[in-house]
Amino acid sequence: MSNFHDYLRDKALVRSEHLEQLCSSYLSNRVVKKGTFVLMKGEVCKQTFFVESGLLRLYSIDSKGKEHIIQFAPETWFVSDRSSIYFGKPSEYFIDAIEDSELAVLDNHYIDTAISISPEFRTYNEYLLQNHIRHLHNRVNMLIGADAQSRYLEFMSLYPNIIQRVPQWMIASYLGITPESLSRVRKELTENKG
Amino acid sequence: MSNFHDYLRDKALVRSEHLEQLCSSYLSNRVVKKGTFVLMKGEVCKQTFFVESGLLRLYSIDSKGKEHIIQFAPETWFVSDRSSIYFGKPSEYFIDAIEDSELAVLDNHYIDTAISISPEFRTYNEYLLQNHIRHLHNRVNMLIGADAQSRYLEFMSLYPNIIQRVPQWMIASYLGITPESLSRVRKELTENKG
DNA sequence: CATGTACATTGATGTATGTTAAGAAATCAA
DNA sequence: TTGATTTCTTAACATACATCAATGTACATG
Repeated sequence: MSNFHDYLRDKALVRSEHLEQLCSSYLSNRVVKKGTFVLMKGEVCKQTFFVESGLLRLYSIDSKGKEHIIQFAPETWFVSDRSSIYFGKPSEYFIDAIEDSELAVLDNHYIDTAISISPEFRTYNEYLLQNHIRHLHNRVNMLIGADAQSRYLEFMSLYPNIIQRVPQWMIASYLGITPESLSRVRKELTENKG
Repeated sequence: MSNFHDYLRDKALVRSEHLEQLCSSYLSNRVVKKGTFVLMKGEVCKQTFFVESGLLRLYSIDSKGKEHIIQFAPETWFVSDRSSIYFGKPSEYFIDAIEDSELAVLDNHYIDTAISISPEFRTYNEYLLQNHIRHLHNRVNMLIGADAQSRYLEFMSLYPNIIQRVPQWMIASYLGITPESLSRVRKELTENKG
């Protein structure tokens, strides 16, 4: 359980006086049960979610009805559809809760004012953007080149904590393979190790 | 041939008086022959390249020695390794010229001062970032779900002009398939159309 | 012009991954 | 506890794509 304000203070180094100014109506809290959608395809995304506790996922559904998980968002992660927010276009994605979760909900206006009030917030926001890009680059690089096994190994080393919290078929979906294939990969790995 | 300053004025709406201030030593021009590298793996990327004419590519080489093209950059496009620039880490990527090209070379310092001098530049830079993210999202979505043929069709509709300028094996590399597969996909498409 | 180099095509064959289907194991609800 | 879902595993089979190899084609360069 990670309080949003504490996080901004400790990680983003936002000063207390600024935080107090930021207690606006554009910031709210929300408790959601597992399975709750906070964004659906076709909606224009107007909020960014900070996960205080629990776990969300961002995913798309293709023409054949298959889910493709783009991102997991555990505690202290932000999740939203930046493109939809920025360009004001209907989202291609869904965001829902994989676990019961507590969220801080940031309206766009909140972020704008926070940026103008706090230089530290601005810096941190920039960091998040750049980090997002770095992450997506890695993702592209992995999807374009690596086979099932290396994808799984990379995922394990990057997100060891997530593995234990989500069903395997979701990890498979994130990796761009079928649950059956993932099962085989895992079998191979244990055989060659034990 | 698209002059960098003209581009900033017309597209980014940067005011002339600001542009004049920006004629600093942190901005230079460079003419490169086909095949010239402007970034190599292991280097820390310190520059952003604006393509005035010609065509660059950004790509990685995997453990088996295979190239994977991440991005093409034709006229009026920017290309760099943002993560390397921002985090100051050695790049995983190469950038080289596919055609003889004319570049505007922006040092990081240039961008910083431009942002502080010109609000329009700041806005445009933000737009470029967001656009980059949108582009990468599409890319992930495509790589994770679509088969060879749909990837090719999507590429054609997004970048019809690039298709005619680069060898097919590079397009295959961008799509994450082999040149042979791409050739077969193209054959199928012409057979089913004609 | 001749010759080489890069690129594209095509076919034969191999392989990783998908598909389908069934049953085992785990989780959840009553 | 019991039954009902959901998830995971396993196997047989299908398939898209990769690999390997040969040939064809274009365009460079001497």
